Amino acid sequence: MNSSLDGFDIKILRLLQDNASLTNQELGDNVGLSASQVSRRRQRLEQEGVIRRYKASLDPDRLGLTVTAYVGVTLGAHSRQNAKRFRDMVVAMPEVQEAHTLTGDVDYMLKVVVTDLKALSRFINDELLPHEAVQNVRSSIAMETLKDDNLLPLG
Amino acid sequence: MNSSLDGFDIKILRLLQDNASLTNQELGDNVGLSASQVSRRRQRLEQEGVIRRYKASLDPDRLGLTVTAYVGVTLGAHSRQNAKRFRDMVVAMPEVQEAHTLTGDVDYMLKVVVTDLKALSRFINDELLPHEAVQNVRSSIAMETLKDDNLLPLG
DNA sequence: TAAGATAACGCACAGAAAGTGCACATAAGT
DNA sequence: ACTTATGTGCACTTTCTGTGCGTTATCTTA
Repeated sequence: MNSSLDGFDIKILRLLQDNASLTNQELGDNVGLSASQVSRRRQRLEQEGVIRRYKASLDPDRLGLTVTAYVGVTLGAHSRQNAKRFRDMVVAMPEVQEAHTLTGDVDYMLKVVVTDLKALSRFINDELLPHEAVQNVRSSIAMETLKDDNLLPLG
Repeated sequence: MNSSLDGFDIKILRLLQDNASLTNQELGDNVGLSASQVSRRRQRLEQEGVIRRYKASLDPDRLGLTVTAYVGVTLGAHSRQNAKRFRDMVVAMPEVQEAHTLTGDVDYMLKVVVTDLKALSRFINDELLPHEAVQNVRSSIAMETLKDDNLLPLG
């Protein structure tokens, strides 16, 4: 059923998450397989959900998005309703690229991308803090991005 | 030269970063343009660097990568050599998906993905802490991922 | 080990998508 | 109003994808 991945699959995945523009022929040349076989393996990987989707990776700077920040949020009363509503709100916010619940004293970690510091300030003060569930917000601004590729370690 | 983006471009980018499998025809239908025009606009956006690449987005769980953590690193002596070497090391580490320098007391923020807690412990204790530049490491484990799509807010 | 079954493979072909030349339209500048 | 730039759709060529099919390899069981 959910057959585990062999070496070919791993190699194909590694290449594809780095560059999904590669043709099946190019992938095949790299891993030692024919284009048709690569096609079949890709179909299988997509159907099994190993490959979730294909995305275009855009350059934030060229889109005027100059500020990335990590925002830690601590909720006050840990009532279920409030937490649920907070999560729904956060997930729906376009500025939020990533959102996780954490272990430890901080409840949520958000990765936020906005046009400038003013927008970050507005985001925190006008959108986050007014929510009744939020007790405390601590943000850290990313000065320099060293790596942002979000490639998973395979093999 | 670097012509700014019009409404068509924005719409195309928005669709593509969410689903790069859409054909030019489908994109055109969505934004009200012919396939050939979408093709030309995409070429331009790729050449200008607005679109950096296309990537396959994989499911970490199905690859046995169950633990995501945010790791804050504080360096000791702020010597340039050490900082440079630390950065090079971090960028080369496959477990590190994202790496930023921060404002404030913590110098670096890393997003790390590994197979399990044991691997996280090993990563921190055997790879990060032994580096001579590192003074302190504080990690926070992501329990639940609410959002992880890394889509930029456009328009 | 031999025989049959199952899975994986490459090749060839058909359908689909991408990208370019070209003629027309629309907007901008002189 | 005329000229130039840029943008557009259509038609066509090239490239890519995906499937049918016969063959090879691997696994199972007697």
